[in-house]
Amino acid sequence: MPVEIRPSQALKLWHDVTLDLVRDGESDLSARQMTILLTVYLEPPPHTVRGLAAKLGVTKPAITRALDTMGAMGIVDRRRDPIDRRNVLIQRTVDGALWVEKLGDEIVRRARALPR
Amino acid sequence: MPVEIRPSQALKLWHDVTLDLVRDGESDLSARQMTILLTVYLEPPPHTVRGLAAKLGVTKPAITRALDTMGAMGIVDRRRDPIDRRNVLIQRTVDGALWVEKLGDEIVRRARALPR
DNA sequence: GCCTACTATTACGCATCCGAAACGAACGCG
DNA sequence: CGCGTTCGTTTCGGATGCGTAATAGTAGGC
Repeated sequence: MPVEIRPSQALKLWHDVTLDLVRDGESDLSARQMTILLTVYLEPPPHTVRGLAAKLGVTKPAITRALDTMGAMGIVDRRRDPIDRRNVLIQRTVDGALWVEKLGDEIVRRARALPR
Repeated sequence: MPVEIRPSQALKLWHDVTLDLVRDGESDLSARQMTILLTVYLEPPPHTVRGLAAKLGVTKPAITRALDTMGAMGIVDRRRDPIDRRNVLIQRTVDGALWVEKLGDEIVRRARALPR
């Protein structure tokens, strides 16, 4: 059974979770970074710069910069593809997995607290 | 009855909707701007710069700048409080209401399409 | 009428991100 | 081998956002 939710509930959910992210302050991920992070952790590997750029509809340098930032945060890692050394494979990290898991729990918590 | 959703579904929902926002490109709202917009459209007025700054845990200039940007986009409006002219009341606009409504429908659509 | 308190905004210096273009490294086909 | 192609990164100039601090306008007690 799919998840049933009304528009007013959906908007409140979005508001509540986004507010949590803003107030925490530590995260400070842009929409692009958020999409990249969730793609890497939800979809099966391998993930490349080119593939992410095509999926998000942005330029490759934008992906490179996002990976720079998130790499410095320790939530993703990069590794050269040993088979085709032109490629860079984006890897998951323990800290990243924890961050994503926390986000998932937060959304669930906020969804449960929604008014009927 | 509250909205029941599992963490894996919640994360996929977040990924799908955020990806839509990134791909559309027009929106390009930061987390702060998103929170401000949803607050203005979901919670009862009046909304002031000071109130929003306190709620989000950021400085007042950050709110002013966000309102500048969103005002230029036509999704919020500002008006001096006629009673206490120090205050600025943030107002909703037709375009903003349409934008928020579209987001709500989009979340609902994506939630319905989630795997069980 | 002052003078303090309070509101929002602007000024400033700094950091970050953007897309386009140029670049270096690696592949692969002839 | 060469040489065109592909991939990711770097460079560039410009745009945008940040927090601190200073500023302009308003309210309200005294």
